[in-house]
Amino acid sequence: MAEPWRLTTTQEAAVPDTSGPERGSTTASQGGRRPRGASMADVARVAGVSSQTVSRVSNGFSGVNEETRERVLAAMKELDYRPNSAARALKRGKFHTIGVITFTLSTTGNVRTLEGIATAAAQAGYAVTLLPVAVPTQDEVHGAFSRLGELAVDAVIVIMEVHLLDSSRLTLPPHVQVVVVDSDAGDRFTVVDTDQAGGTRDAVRHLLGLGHETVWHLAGPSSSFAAQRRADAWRTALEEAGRAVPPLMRGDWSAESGYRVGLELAERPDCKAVFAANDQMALGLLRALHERGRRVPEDVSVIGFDDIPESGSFLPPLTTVHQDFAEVGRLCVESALRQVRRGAAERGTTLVPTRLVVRESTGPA
Amino acid sequence: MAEPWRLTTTQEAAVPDTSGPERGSTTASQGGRRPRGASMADVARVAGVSSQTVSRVSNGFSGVNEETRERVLAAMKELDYRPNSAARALKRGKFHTIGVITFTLSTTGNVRTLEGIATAAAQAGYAVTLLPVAVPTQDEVHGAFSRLGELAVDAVIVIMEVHLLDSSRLTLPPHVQVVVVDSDAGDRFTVVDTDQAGGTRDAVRHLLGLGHETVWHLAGPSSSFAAQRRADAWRTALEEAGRAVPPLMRGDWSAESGYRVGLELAERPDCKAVFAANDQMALGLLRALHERGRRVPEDVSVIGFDDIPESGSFLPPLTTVHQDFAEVGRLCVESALRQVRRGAAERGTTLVPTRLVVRESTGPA
DNA sequence: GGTACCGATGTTTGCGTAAACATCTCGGCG
DNA sequence: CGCCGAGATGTTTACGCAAACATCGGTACC
Repeated sequence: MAEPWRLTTTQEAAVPDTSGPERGSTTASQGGRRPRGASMADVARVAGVSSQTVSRVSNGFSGVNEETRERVLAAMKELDYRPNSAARALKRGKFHTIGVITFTLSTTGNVRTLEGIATAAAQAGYAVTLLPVAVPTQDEVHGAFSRLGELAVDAVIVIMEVHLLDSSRLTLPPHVQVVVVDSDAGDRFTVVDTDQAGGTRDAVRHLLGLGHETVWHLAGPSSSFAAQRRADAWRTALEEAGRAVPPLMRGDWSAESGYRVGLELAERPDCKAVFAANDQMALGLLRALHERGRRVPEDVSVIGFDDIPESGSFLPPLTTVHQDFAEVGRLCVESALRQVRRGAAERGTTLVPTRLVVRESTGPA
Repeated sequence: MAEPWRLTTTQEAAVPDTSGPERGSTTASQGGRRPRGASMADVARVAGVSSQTVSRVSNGFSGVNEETRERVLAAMKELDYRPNSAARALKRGKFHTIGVITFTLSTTGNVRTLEGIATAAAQAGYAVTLLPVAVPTQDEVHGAFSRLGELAVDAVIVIMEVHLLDSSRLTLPPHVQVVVVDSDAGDRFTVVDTDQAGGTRDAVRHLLGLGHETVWHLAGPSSSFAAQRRADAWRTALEEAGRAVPPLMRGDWSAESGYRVGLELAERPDCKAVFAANDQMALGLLRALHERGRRVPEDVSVIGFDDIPESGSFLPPLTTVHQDFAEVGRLCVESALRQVRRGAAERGTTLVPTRLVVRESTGPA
């Protein structure tokens, strides 16, 4: 670390303050005027051109003499000019920002999707604004949507089951485009989601292929569309294979709930294979089975969903269904931006495939 | 769910569509003008008042006749008026938005801090904009800071070690306030952080109190300030207690790295107590110890840091140091907004205390 | 030699809002 | 009875930027 600290603010660093009282011209009116940064007009004055030329340079317009351009660039640098995004947005009618609405950042899926969205948006030169909804009540959600119109966003990506909005009459602000994750509203909006059904089918078939009679399911909360889809697909896969469908067990995504349900499952000698709807619940399940002396995978096979980074370090390492959250995020942004560009909404559902990751928590019957 | 789906866009829902095919004027997509939402002037016209009066109502100003106010409110509702945040920001010189810069959302700490920030910001009526930096290179970080000036933020919260910025000369845009997490730059910025040293001391003392001779440390990457602080505090605590300081083992925060290091530690019969710098690495460590037949806590005691939700479901449930991320986020926002209000930067460090959570992974020597 | 054209630049205008200032209407009071 | 003040409302202006349009000197071409 040779260099000393250099992070400085403009006021301290930039302008040599050549003029004395002349700055007063800018300081026009009365009292302490908010000292904003340099504007295009300031740059234009310094460079000896019109502000329009500054604009052209700022936006990389062709048709500016090379010499002039350099004079402008120099002036910009000297004044540490930064385009005012509010003025830009006002003029252009676009904010270059995408909003994301979600209940919580405590589930892996939401966070990883958000990360994917943020990355994709950044690459497209868009910013991402977070619109958290504290409690998943309709009032809260409704509030978030109402505020939407005042927010500086061109599009919104909703990471949650939209049926929570059902009974409120919402009017979306004009020209805010919508993309939804974790929902079945493909006939009304653009929906991007993981192929829940496909992943579930792979999981169930994997277990059946190992010779298990049937597969139990540790489901997520009924409020989650993803949980519902996985449960449905589990049932379907079993029925298609002509197997008995054990009673559905429900958790709430948390490891703790997986543990509680796991204690029950451990008591059932006929429970030899379990498909947990996410890795956290699988973790709790593993603990319960361990405590009750049921070995995994010798006595019971366990498979999860998500493939969180830690799942390879569970005891034993967890077989699970990998979700490509980055891809989901990327597709969300792509679709949102396409809608913004066209100024028209789209509908339809895009599914991102999953991949089965076989580790050590599943074995032959 | 009695009601059918009602989420509609304004265009579809609001206006009774008096005109016939003439609506085509609005539908003129690329060729026509951008059909923005209703403006204050539109509301004013409908309500039969001046736009200034609309502004007064919109901002909850007193001094508007009750009757007039209601006429205006009715007009707003009829036109589905939403204040234009760009125009507001331009006029007021404030965006009512806080930016958050961070490398990744794949570590618990960053995510939970972000969540705390988002929640606190929402309560204060501020939006949160995410400014992800793909790779933690100085160029990338520098780029993020440069773009900052063009972004619509009043303040920035940086969740990362600022020494990564050292050798680049950064000029922050004027009037963008800064708060830093995970750094020691308290003499230059406002810093909010977990009391790493205190938490570490508690962890080490807990193990020593159980009768262990000394405590090994599975540290995080040297690029992390938090990891550095925890390692330093670990060493100090041991020295203060007059114990031998075992060689430092380094991971990269991941469970996988904890597993790798764990395999080494398992070979050392003198390793009876380990302080892992986060819960994920502790998880990998537990797996390695289990594989090598070393029982926890009978043969080896393990303690983590963070208290992620899953840690209570590890095998065995993990003793760990709880961090109050929500509080860190809250304090960040509070400080950032105070700086924005005053229009002046502050400096100094605020530490948020930790809490030792004793579960089953630690036991007497 | 005139004119059509082109590239480089300047001027005007308006995006939607809200501060500052102007006006207008009362009721009370000397 | 006219003036004052206070509350209610209207008018002007500027925030910073960028389309749209205007200008201006030169160049190619008939």
